[in-house]
Amino acid sequence: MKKQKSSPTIKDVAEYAGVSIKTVSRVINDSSEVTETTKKKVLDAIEKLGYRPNALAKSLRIKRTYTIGVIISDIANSFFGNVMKGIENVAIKNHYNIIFANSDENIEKEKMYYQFFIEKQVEGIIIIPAPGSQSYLKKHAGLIPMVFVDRKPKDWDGIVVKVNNEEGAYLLTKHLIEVHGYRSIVFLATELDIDPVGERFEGYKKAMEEANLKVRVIEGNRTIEDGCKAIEKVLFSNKPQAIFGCNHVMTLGAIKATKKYSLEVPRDIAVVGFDDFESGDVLRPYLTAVAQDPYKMGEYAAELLFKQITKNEFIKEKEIIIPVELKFRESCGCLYVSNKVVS
Amino acid sequence: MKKQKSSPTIKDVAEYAGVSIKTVSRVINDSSEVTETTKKKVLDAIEKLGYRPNALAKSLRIKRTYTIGVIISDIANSFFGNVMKGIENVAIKNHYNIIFANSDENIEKEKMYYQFFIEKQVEGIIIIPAPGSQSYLKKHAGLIPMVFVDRKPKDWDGIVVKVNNEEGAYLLTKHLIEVHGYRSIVFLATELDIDPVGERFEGYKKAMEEANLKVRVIEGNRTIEDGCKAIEKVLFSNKPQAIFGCNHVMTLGAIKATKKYSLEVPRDIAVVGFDDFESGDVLRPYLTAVAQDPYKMGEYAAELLFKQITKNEFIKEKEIIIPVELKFRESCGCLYVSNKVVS
DNA sequence: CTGTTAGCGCGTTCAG
DNA sequence: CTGAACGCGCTAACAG
Repeated sequence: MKKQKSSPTIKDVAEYAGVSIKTVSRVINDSSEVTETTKKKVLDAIEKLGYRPNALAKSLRIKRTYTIGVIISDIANSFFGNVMKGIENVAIKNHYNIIFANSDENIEKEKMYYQFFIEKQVEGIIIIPAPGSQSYLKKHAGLIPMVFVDRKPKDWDGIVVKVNNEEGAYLLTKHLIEVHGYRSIVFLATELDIDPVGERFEGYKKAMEEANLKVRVIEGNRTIEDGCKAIEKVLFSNKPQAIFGCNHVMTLGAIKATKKYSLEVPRDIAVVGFDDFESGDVLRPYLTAVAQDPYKMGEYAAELLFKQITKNEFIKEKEIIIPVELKFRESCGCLYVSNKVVS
Repeated sequence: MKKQKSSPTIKDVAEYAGVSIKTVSRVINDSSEVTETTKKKVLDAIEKLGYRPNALAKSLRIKRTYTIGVIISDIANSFFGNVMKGIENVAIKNHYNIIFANSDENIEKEKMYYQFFIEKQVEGIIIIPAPGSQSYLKKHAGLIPMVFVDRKPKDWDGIVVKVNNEEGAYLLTKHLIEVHGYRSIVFLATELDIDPVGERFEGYKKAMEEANLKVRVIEGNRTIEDGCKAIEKVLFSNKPQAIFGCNHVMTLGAIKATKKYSLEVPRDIAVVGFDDFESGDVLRPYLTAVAQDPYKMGEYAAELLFKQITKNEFIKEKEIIIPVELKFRESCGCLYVSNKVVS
């Protein structure tokens, strides 16, 4: 008969050390008020038995899990990977662990994970909301601290850490119009009902309308290939002078389309976008873009969450805006030489 | 006096519905063997009270947490983001949640998270090992199913899902030598004691030595800027004909260095590397690289883990090799036109 | 088909 | 300074 090898409990340690359970508990947690000799005995027993406290039992008892839940809309996207890294950094500083979820931009998956997280007794939740309605949150309103990142939830009034999408897009579009004199500019969107995409469109639209120019949007869906296909169509019938990609994937899609038909950026057509990325400053054309700082966004969001969890603080501001930075490089038509030592 | 608003328990539900605790438990779990009417009463009570089962208490009782732990070495790296996505995909299919950790390539952090995971009673662990020794695992040897990804752990004999780094680097180096006739090729490494980097170096070395060429390595550390600085130094004193970047960051660093001194890739110098990335096929120079499939690696690793967890299967193979794919584009000197419709 | 009772491993009164 | 007993919320015998 094979005896089930189960891990030693605090009781085993107590027996082995010849002390009571409480004493062991003290050594592990308080570490004070215990004689040095008995403390040593207990530590030896723990070592010998390979004892590890059971966090489940402890959490059940003290009603704290030291765990937060994080729902990311797409972890393969390096933008969100950086958000995650920022969150992790402040979580571990607060001695908290993270239960992770990838919603895949699917609201049903997000909802399911939210339920799991509640059942697992997380002490706070950070969400990058998927498109759709977050009204499922109403059921347990105010039950648990939450912070949203990058996008404002829909049908739910929550704290959100984001950038000024409208302003960023407005300024970059204005640059295209005023500095380079472009008059036909296409906005390449993914889905306009994703919060930041819509806001970026609004910024683009505002700049266009102020200059009495015609607004043109194309929805390009999610992948580089999708964006490429969407742009191909406008390259012949009514070729614009510039394309504004709503995120880095769409921007790359647009550039890919120009390459496909041997158009050169920015000579034949300009391409700019939201989101900077690591090769934007290295490969050609050097990308003109609105740069965000996702790592900082993650950190900030986590800090707001822990203010609620550990200090029980009430957060008045509902929207925290992290500044963007405009990177003027060559894909808009500017002259860019900062990479070079000699010209 | 503020009454602590704690969530309702199964007992509250039972009382509200006028049945016993066990009946409620049955409705939640078995869902069988219960009269329709009482079932309805219980469901109503659950709805009314906003009851959510406490997974902690359940786990403590049944000794299963339906949770695995994942330690990623750097989640901001999109390669590992894709690994993570693959893991998540099969985890949720098995109805498992993930506790996430980012080790930041720091072995001490990895070790600390491993301890946390054990205390939180995870049923399995996936690790992308940080450089250093994984000997800390010996303490609780065989306690829990584990799978490693991308890199073999050190001082520990574990199952690892990886690619054939040596062969990939060997074939690409051979291509450089035989097709393009380059004779001076520099290998730009991060840290040679990171398992795959060392293996890639071996592949490069083998190809060089077979052709009686001189092996040259530079260690470039972690960022694009680091790689750039490291390459700058060899651009004047003894300029090589080609550079082999050990990963996509070093490859970009090398290209950045060439740009800085107005060298054109591949006309003045060729640059190739390990790891393909999303803009490698879109921006110039189109990158020649050894492409891995990180998503698949994550999926595979998770599948191996769940074979151990849910089917108690013993995994004989210690090394699972996912095939790589060589992408011959233009940065090596090849003619690349696949992107274009007309030439 | 349903109710009672005893733990899961730990922290914490309340005595000693 | 230490030990026994209880309970966190839930499931699993074992009865009824």
